[in-house]
Amino acid sequence: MTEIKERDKSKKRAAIIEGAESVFVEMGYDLASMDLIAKKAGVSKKTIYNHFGSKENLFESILDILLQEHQFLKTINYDSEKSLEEQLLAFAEAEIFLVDSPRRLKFSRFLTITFLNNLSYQRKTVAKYPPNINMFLDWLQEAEKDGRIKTDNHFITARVFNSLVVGGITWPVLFSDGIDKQSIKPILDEIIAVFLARYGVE
Amino acid sequence: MTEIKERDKSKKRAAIIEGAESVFVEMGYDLASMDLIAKKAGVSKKTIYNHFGSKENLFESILDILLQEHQFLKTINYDSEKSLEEQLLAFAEAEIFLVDSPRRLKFSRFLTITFLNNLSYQRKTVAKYPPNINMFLDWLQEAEKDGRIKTDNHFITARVFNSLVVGGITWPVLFSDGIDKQSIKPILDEIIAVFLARYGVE
DNA sequence: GGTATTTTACACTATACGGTGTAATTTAAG
DNA sequence: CTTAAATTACACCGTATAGTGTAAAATACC
Repeated sequence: MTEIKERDKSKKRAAIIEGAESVFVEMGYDLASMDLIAKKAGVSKKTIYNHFGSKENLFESILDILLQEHQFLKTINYDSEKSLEEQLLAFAEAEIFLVDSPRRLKFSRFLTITFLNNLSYQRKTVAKYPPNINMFLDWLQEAEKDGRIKTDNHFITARVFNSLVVGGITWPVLFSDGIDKQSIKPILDEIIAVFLARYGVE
Repeated sequence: MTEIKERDKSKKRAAIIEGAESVFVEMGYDLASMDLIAKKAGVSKKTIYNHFGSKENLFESILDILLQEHQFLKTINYDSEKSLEEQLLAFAEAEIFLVDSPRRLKFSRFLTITFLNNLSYQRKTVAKYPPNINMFLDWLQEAEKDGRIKTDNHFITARVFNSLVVGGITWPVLFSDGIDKQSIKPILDEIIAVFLARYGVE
C-alpha cells in the first residue's frame, strides 16, 4: 500500500525560476506580480504556489540562486614572479566582474536596491556569502613578507584598495548603461598606480 | 464683480510636505500610500489632491524640495596658506555631509534607490543639481599652479579622490546604521595620505 | 494502457490602491 | 458677522494584487 509515484517537477521549476528571475530583477519585488511571473514563465499561477508557497518564499529562493550564480570563485594567490600591477588588476577584475555583463549589472543594481531596502537582510547575506576581502588580506601579507608592499594597517590598506575600485568603477557603472572596457582602462591603471604610490616598495 | 478671495493654504501645504517626506523616505514610492500620507500629515486625502494633483506630482515636488535642502552650498577655494590635508578634508566633508545625520542618511539611501530604479531621472537630476566636482577641479588647478600638486589628467585625479571618499566612506555608511565619526577618522586620514602619495609634491 | 500525480484554466475572495464626487463643515479675510 | 474659499468625511469607482478552491486535462512512470 501507500504507493508513491514521484514525478519529475524540475522542468516546471526551472521555468518558474527563469521567469521569476527576469521579472524580479527587471521590476523589483513590489511591482513584480505573480500573474506576470506566471505568464513570463509559461506556467499557471497555481503551479508557482505549488512549488514555492508564497511570493516571499519565491523571492528568497530566486535571490539565493542568483547569489550563488554571481559569485566569483577564482582564488588569487600572491605570486612573486608576477608584477604587483598584474596581480592587483586581477583583484580589481574580480570586483568588476559583478557589473561586467548586462545581466550581472542588472542583478547588481537590483541587489543594491534590495539591500538598501532591507539592511538586516544585507547583513545576513554578507555573512552567508563573505566578500573576498580575506583573500586580499592574505595577498597583502604575502606581498609584505616578500618586501614589495609596506603598510601599517592591513585592514585599512585593504579598504583603500576596495574603495578605489568600488568608488572608481563599480559605483559609477551602476548608474550608467553599462561598462565600456576601453574607457575603464585608464582609470583602472590609475587606481593601481595610486595604490602603489602609497604602499608599493619601488 | 469677480471678487477673488485668496486664502492662506501654506499651513496645510507644509503639513502635507512634512508627512509625505517621512512616508516616502521611509517606505519608498510604491509602498507609500496616499491614505497613509494623509493620515501622517493630519490632512484629508482630498486636500492633498487639491494641492498636488497626483501621487507622482507630489513625489516629484517632495524630491525637489529635499534635493535643494540637502545641497551643501559652501564653496572651497584653494588657499596657499593652508595645508593640503586640511583642504582635502574639507572636500571630503562636503561628501560626508550627505550621510552625516540620520535624516540625511535616510534620504541618501532613498535617493540612491530612486535613482537606481530610474536612471534617466537620475541623469536629469544630476544635470539640475550638478555635483561639486567642478569646484574640486578648480582647486586642483590652483594647487598645481602653486606647485603643490602634480597630475597629468585633472579629470582622472578628481575621480580618484572622489572614489576614495565615496568608496571608503559614503558607500559603507549607506549600508550601516550610521556614521561613527571616531572610527571614520583614521580612514579619512589614510584616504588623504593615499591621494597625496600620488599627487602631492612633498 | 492504466494510474496516480502535476498542471491547467478559471472563477473567486479579500484587500488595497489611486483618484473622484459631493455635501457638509471649517476657516480666514474684509 | 458675512461670505467665499478651503477643508473635511465618506462613499464610491475601477483596477490590481496575493492567494485559494475546484474540476478537468495533461503528464510521466509502471
